[in-house]
Amino acid sequence: VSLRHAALGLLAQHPGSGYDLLKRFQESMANVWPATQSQLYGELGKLADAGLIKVSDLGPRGRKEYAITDAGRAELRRWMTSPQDDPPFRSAPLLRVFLLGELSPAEALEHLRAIRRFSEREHARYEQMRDSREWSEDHRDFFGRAALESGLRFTKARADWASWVIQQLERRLNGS
Amino acid sequence: VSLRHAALGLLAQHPGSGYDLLKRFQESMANVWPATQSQLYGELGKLADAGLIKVSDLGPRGRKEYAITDAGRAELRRWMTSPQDDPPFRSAPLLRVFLLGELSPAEALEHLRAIRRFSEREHARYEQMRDSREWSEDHRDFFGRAALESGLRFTKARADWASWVIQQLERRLNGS
DNA sequence: TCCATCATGTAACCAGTTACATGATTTC
DNA sequence: GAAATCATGTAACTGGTTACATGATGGA
Repeated sequence: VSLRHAALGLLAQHPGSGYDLLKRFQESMANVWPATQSQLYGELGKLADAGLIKVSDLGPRGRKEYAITDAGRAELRRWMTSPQDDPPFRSAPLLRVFLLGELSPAEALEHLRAIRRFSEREHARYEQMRDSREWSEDHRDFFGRAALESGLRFTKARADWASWVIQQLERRLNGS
Repeated sequence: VSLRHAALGLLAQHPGSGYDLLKRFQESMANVWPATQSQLYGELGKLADAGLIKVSDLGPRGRKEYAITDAGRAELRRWMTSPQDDPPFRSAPLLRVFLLGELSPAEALEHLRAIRRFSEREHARYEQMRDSREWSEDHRDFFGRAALESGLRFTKARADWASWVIQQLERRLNGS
């Protein structure tokens, strides 16, 4: 259960329609929790049924604006303070590294170089996100910035890691 | 589709029964791709139906040993070289950080300290894994070691990141 | 003979993806 | 009047989780 909490979190920040939330997912949240349109509408229905959010306004084209309820805030707090029941960590890219021995050394090397290139590009993308806007003293902004910092540091760490593996592998191939 | 490839990868390294694979998942692979018993048996059935693996031996208690087929190796290679269709990155812990503004500053701070403690423990766990066995010159071992290195570096990066956020947050709270 | 371990499977459920489907309003 | 955008929903399918269910074999 977790798109649930992403949606609840956005509505806690401020009310909006499914359509609004979808945009907010695509902008700020895409890097930590991407969501598709159909899933979001479905979840909003369930959240409303459960009384965690309610329709706070109606607009043209059947627009329904939702707002979080007290029960919703309580549920959000509960989730925020229960990291122990997050889903287990899974990483297809790491799984691939684990099995890289099934490819030829040349292919493995090329794969690792691709990881390095990709990580460097991602790192640059985060740098641009950081530099292309002002970061206010606002509380919300602060944690958005903190999440971004995590992106910066992880992409950097991954690029460095790839360099390390490449170097080790090259040493092995050219005989000690 | 990805437990599929984890299982295929293990069988590429060498044949085994569902029960064997389950143990190998729990040992070496748990950190990159955990799997449950029921899912694994189901997947082995599907892989066999698809002709990617085949029963290579029968033992007591209905034991079925599976081995990878040529078609299976081909599929594994295809997946190994197609990182572009990996599932999108999702992280509940990062989502939580993103929404940390919904908690009080004191609670947020405590949460970040918990992340730091946890990351340090995980880092120590990986160090122990590294030091508690010999790493041979073997090709397979090499990539297992590379995946472990990634665990070491990421847990370190996360602990450092948490320290950074904590420091920033403390500065904000004590007035500039 | 009892216990641990070996060994396999099924069913109900939840989360997420892709594709399909429809229509109203605003802007040029 | 046409096109972009606003706006919501459904259906079929895949992957993963928890819980249930059963039984054979080997060693003390």
